[in-house]
Amino acid sequence: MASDDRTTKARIRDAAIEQWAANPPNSVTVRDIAAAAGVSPGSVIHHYGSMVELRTATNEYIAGLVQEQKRKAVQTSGPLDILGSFRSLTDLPITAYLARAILSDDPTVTALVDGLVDDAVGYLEAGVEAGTITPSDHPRERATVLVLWTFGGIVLHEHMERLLGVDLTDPEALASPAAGPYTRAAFDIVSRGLLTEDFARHIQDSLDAAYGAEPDTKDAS
Amino acid sequence: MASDDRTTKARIRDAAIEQWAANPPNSVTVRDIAAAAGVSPGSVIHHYGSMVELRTATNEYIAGLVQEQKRKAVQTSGPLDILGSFRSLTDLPITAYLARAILSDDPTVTALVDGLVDDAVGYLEAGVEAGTITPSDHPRERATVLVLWTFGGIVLHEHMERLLGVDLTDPEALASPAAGPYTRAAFDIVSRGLLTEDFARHIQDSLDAAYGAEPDTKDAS
DNA sequence: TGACTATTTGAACTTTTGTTTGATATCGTC
DNA sequence: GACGATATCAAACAAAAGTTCAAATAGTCA
Repeated sequence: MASDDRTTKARIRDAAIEQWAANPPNSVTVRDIAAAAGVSPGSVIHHYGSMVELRTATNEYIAGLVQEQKRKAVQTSGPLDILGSFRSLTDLPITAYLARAILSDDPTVTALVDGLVDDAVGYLEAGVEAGTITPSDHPRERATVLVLWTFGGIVLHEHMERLLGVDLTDPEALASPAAGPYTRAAFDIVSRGLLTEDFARHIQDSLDAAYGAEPDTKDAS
Repeated sequence: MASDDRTTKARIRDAAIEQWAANPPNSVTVRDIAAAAGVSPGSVIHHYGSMVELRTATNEYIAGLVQEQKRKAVQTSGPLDILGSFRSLTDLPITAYLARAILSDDPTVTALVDGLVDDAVGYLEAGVEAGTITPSDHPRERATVLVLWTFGGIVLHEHMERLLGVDLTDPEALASPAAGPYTRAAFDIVSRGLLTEDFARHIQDSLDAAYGAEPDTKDAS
């Protein structure tokens, strides 16, 4: 009964986001979205022109939400909480949507990923200055791998849930005790690392032998 | 001219693997596979019954290859080289195939992932005993996150390549100097970690406060 | 009120895709 | 050398999905 004050176009957009968040990309049809939004298939096309245009529209909308969240929550969270940018301004399943969208080559999406990496570089840099983060010879590369690993874990959230019982896609779950196994393990890796000092030195030597001792990392641009 | 001694059925299977490795899952059609194998669409169905049966056949075949590789290369590589199991027995694009297949919920695939996690648990355990790996209070959880992060990076290989210039899907590239940026960054994270000792202790306290101090990790099965 | 515009619908159209089918060729075996 | 089974193909079929379209409805403003 509570009237829905969203415009039809907005309702279609939200329904599309929910569908694409919950189902594999190519299994979602215009008819599905239309049904979820309570309109006819023709209406979807009328408002967005085509399926791919609807897709880019939702991508841009989500990217905008992430952007907005970033602005509002500057520095609320530490560098380990790279995914904090996705926390709900709305009750749209942003994380689940992105877990699938990140596999497309849509320029909006790649721009969003690039932005996350840039942010991570900044956060880590700030952490180094604050003495909370260890310095690195390859700060950007380290940030990149950190972001893509973390995001990769989200993309594989179904495996993560099967194996650890945590759905990284569900904001509620992440804030609950259920997230413990994941959070503790991630912290384990990211705090002290896995390797003993001796072994780390050994590997370091191997890497230097393989790739050259001290690659020039200053301003690689 | 060089005669192809593979049976037609095998040629179809290999062509299917190559197609599914190189293209998004639902964009690959029977006709594509048939063309790549040099046969008619009808022949594909004749040999495999249906598209989904062909899919499970290729999944099982790849899983078998990985299994075989695991047996042959026991302990050749350290725990950081979890993906070593994929190295070419054949010139089929195993890694690229898995990077897409891991997103399906095919039981063969989930079993393969579970196996990789089990292996990682074992490798890490062995490393701890050998003094190369630091012990953990949550060994299985740590191994799980490590495997899924690493694999996640492969799933996101296109982003990785755009940002670091390495195609984690290409065995040649991984063995070449081009892999340097990724390997060094991954080593960075996995060796000493990111956090300074003070900050790590601080976070540890937060985690204990949030999830309870020392969860019982002995035999959680 | 009355015209003009925008919205919405549901059916129809087109293309794509997996599968079926019947005919033809090929191969192994007696 | 003939026969049965298997392999292969090309064409045809049916279902699904994106899109078009003409008609009906609602809304707006002179």
